[in-house]
Amino acid sequence: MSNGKTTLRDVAAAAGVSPMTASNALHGKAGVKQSTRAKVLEAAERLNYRINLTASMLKSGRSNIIHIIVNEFDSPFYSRLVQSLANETTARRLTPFVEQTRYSPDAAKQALTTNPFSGQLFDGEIIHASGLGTNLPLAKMNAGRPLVLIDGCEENPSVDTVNFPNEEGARAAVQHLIERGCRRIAIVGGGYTPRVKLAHVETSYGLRLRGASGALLDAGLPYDGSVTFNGYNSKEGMKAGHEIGDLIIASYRHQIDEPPIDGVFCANDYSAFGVIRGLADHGLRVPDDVKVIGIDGTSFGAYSTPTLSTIQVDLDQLAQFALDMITRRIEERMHGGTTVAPTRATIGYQLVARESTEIVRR
Amino acid sequence: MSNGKTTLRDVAAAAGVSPMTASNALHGKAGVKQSTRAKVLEAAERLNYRINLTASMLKSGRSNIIHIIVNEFDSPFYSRLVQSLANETTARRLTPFVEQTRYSPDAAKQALTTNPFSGQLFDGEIIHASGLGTNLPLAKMNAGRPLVLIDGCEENPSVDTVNFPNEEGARAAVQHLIERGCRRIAIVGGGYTPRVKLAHVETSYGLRLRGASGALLDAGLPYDGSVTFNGYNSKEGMKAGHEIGDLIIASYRHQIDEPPIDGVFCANDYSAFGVIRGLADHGLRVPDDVKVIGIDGTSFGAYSTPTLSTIQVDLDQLAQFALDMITRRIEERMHGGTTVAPTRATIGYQLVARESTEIVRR
DNA sequence: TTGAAAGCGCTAACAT
DNA sequence: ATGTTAGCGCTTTCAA
Repeated sequence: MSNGKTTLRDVAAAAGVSPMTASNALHGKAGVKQSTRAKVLEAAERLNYRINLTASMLKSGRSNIIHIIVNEFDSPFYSRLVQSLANETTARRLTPFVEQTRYSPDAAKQALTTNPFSGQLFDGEIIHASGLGTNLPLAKMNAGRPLVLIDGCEENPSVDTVNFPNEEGARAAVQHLIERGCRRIAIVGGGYTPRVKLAHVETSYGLRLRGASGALLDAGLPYDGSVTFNGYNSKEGMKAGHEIGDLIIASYRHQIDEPPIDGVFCANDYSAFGVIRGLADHGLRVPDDVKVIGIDGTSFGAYSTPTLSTIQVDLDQLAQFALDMITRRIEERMHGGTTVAPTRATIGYQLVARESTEIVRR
Repeated sequence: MSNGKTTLRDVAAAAGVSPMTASNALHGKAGVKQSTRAKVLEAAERLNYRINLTASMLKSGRSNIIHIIVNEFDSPFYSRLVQSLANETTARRLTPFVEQTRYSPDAAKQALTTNPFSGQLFDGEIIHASGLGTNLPLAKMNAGRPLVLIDGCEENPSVDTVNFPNEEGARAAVQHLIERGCRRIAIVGGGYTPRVKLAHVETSYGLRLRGASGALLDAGLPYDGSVTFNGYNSKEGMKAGHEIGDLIIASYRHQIDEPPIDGVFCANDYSAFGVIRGLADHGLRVPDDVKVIGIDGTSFGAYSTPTLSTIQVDLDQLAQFALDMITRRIEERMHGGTTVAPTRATIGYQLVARESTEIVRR
């Protein structure tokens, strides 16, 4: 016991066995007599022994730590994502190590490459970060180490990927607005992209735009630069709400019958709250004057005023898929197995209709 | 280079120096010739060398990792807290390792005691977790390892502690309601505790209650079981909102002049959103019918409808204080210095008045 | 069923 | 300014 810390040696000595036997006993390995194991466990307990993981890792090359990389902690969406991933990681007796890139592609790249923890301390990595779109860099960056990409949106993924139901979800959201009677539907998110350019998009917003615009065109409704607005978070969403509000107020003034906008699809919930706020600043009410739907399904939408209709994505399923993939790769790696081609999965979603898209009798 | 991984040996060999010189060169230690350092760095770059942290930790006993323990990731408050702590940790060239206890005191205890990472892998720990109130266990649990407690609320802290302005903030919030004309103020949080029992409370809510009730009594307003409600999150807050709404509606029916409740102080923002939602379910409007104020200052209050008045606490300052304390303890420990008595600090706050407490002309 | 030897990759301490 | 030695605490391998 050097330096006040009990080592395996101490435990072994106290139990009257070799360090190796003590190690095996503590790890519950087969081939240790019951009585011997009992002695060892007792000694460990008595001496308050705790394994030194650095030593264990150094020798075994495994840490059971999964590196989870996201853009930031403090957003309703990411905090929920991290929660799901961390819970599922823990459930599988692995340890989650969460890191944020703060939306810097450099930081994300660094997290995977120059960061000395990566690949040495971590058994695998799960990443959801912006600016990592393209194919080649990723596979190379991780140099064959177990890696799962969240919402990579690649057509031909080079690594295991779990995608959000971007296109399907956005389509369902817009169809819902149409069913609720909307005829002039705005899209708030990353602005306008013509349909032809959406054919092979590989970004989350691009896919959402494809789904949303598809639903509009299928219903014979307009999709062009006049119905798209910028707004990816609450702050920007509020600005979009102001712009939309300006249009509506102007139409009132000119006594135009058809409202210029009567429904809004927001590329995420966070932005939707901002839009509602922005409309409220102009005295416009949701759903009375304009209906609003988001996508993501952050828990907050159930308690806001009005409560928010949204596309709820199944983040627990996402976490399960991601951990299935990563553990499979880790196993594969341990047993030097054959490398299987990258897998892809898309998680489920559910339309949750709440007050913000209710039909209001006038 | 065994197993495809470049080791320090490889770099040293390639640069034509000893491993020790290579190590010193890579770490920028003094006493290495410029030309030698250059050779080493070039070799490391070329061979794509990355230090093996497990080995380094094992030998040096330092990891530069700070363990951050919180109740959960997915709450507006905790995600913001973690963000601040993680940013500040990174800014000091340390690595944050975030863990959630999911509100289980056992998990918190385990994170500090039986978790093998603790004290072996981590240089220090910062914890904000429920169920860790009492003095003795904590100091013991961490067995002298650097530890900082967030919002421990102890009268005589046994470890370094950074507290929230619980009492002062709650007092300011209630005084604000009074200034805005409220005369029947409800407190939504953890229920009722008589004043005498609040004299030596050591919990966050207890202190908030002391501040709030103090402000009420000082103004000659009632503080008793009839003005306190349970509601610590949005869901419970919504229920409290329903209860308060019931009271108000009943008073309308009985044509009572004085409203039974005209202001609500919520023990956190999250709960405040729920209260507003609950009141809305009864057709009651904020601030028109009831004024509401929260405490914490989560960013969301700026975009909600109505925007939420709150006590904004300075989480960046909290992170600074906490890291000052922990790095001081780590240094102290390295240099075997004298153990200084536990420090305590309370962070600042700011009253942010928004729509939810605006005076409405009828 | 148990133990002895060897070494993971690095760095503190001590030479040179 | 550079190199040598030793060993952190554990586990893999092989022998008993």
